Amino acid sequence: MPELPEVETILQGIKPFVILQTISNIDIYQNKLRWKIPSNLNSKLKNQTILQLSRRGKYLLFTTQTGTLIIHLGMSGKLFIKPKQHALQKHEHAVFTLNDEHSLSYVDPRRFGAILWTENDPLKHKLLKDLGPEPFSDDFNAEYLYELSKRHKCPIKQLIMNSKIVTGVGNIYANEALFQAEIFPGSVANTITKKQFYTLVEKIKKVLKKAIEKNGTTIHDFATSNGKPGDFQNELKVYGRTNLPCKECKTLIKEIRIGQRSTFYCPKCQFKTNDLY
DNA sequence: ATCGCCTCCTGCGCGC
DNA sequence: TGCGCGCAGGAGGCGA
Repeated sequence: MPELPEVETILQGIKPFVILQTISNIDIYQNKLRWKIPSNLNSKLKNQTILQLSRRGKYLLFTTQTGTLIIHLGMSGKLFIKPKQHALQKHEHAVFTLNDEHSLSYVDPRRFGAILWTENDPLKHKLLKDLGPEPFSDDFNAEYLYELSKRHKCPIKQLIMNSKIVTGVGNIYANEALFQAEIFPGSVANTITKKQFYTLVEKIKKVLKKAIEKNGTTIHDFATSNGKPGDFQNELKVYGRTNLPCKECKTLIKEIRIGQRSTFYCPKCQFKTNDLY
């Protein structure tokens, strides 16, 4: 479900409710997620105060005195604040009781997400240590991407969706950024020019920023932590628009598969010069 | 080191 | 209306 803008939207939404709250209890109803929820999570996390809430890529980090709770939402995960004693909903796998008023609830139908605990530096955790730069950081720039692209023969779309290269760019925003940069998604990474990378990096930052402003994209059922849907789906230029006219040139949007993921492009705007297909 | 495919899971929409 | 199929916002892990 969530890409970086959706995760960021959730982070901002729950932050005021979790910061400096002490977790009085953790109820696990299903521990089989992508990885098993650690069986000692309750004993480790109980009575810990959440000092800080941050994000690394699509991983949410809840910092306490003794360690860090790491949450990833996978494809279908949701995290929201609900009134305590609220009835359990379907696929609600974990509930963190915050205080007399609220609890933090983790819902994830497909269970591709993860709830983990570490007592070391979370950034050195196995799953986080090799992540590429944050897309908004100065480390993510055209020169960096251009240098890396020299040793990659994958399609450019797969390059920017690779979290070891840059974190947080998922399928929706990869499609959208490539459209805005007028680059065909199937173009071999090492054939993209430095000039194109300048445009692409700028568009990635731009599209992610705009999506955060709009509280993310709601395609099926993504909801922000207050239950409201995001608003970016109205801005989508190519994603999910197969056979609909391009918003720029009226040419019909095409759909192909790249790396097992649906890929949308305008055959005219994203002019094919160095294409795989 | 990189790539390409598979996998984990449930739900939904489509075509027959 | 029911069924089977393929696809869905992710990404680690494997063998080649």
